[in-house]
Amino acid sequence: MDNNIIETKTFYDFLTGKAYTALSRRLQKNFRDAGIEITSEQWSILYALWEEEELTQQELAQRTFREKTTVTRLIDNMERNGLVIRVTDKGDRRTNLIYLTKAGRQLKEVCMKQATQTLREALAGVDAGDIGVAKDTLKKVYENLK
Amino acid sequence: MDNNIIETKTFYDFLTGKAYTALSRRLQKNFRDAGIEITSEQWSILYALWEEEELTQQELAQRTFREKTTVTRLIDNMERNGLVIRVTDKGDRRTNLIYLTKAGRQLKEVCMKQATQTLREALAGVDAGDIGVAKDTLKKVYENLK
DNA sequence: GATTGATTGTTGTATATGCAACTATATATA
DNA sequence: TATATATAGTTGCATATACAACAATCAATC
Repeated sequence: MDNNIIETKTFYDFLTGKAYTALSRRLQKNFRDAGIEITSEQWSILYALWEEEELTQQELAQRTFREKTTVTRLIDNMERNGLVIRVTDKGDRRTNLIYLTKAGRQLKEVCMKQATQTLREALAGVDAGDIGVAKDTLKKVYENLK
Repeated sequence: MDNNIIETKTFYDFLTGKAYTALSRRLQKNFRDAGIEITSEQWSILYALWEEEELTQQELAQRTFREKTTVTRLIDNMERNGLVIRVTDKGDRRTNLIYLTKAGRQLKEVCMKQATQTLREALAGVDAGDIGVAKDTLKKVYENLK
């Protein structure tokens, strides 16, 4: 691999989280401006549940790449805010199945709209082909490190 | 812009922070395995100071794209751990100039080694040209949102 | 069926983050 | 000079994160 490419300032900047911090903050701002009172982290849990409901906390942890303790507390806050509910699995009483509430389910459309808008703002002026390459590279980064 | 490209799952995954979380966690693990007791967030402050010392907290906030309150507490912890010191600017007593301690300065070499190693792990198997495109795209994302 | 080991989730503790409100200091201008 | 405004940093409060230790439950196997 070419050291000169790896060792460029911009990639170290990615390592400091600048791009992701900017994206995450803009997403939360767009949610807030649209009257949606959720954090960008709660969004990632909701996003997983909109794809497939009745997941365990462990499964949510895997799909969002967060620690199970983090998921415990995210679900605590989201349950308190009426977005999801915990239901003990009758077949395996160790596990909680997480369900969306009606309110949580209804957020999907407006949240996805803001998410798409945020990506649009982030990627404004970037060539479509380059977006594809960046997307695949990020996917590979995740696959390499997960 | 092509909606089909923006609205792909992988980019929403980026929006949930999976790639960055994986990268940040691996960086911290590599630091820890190398006996370096700093967080990945403290790394970003150190990285800025290694480039240019005697920055104010405000300047550090800008360069790391963090809130000034976040920088206040990062410096609190780093000062307590003997990595940096605050010195009130004689010319403007509102501002603190942040200096590296000898310990903080000596971390540079070993930290940069781990940072480069982390990028190497993250980008293993990715075409050099694609890395360049991804790098430029992330830079553009940051420029669009900052 | 009892024991052992694995899995799921929670709690304690520490750090990081963001927003709003605040203090202290500097700068502009009336 | 006196007042108003802007800037740098801190603190209060709430949320998110990670690691270690723990409790409850399940599964394997004897």
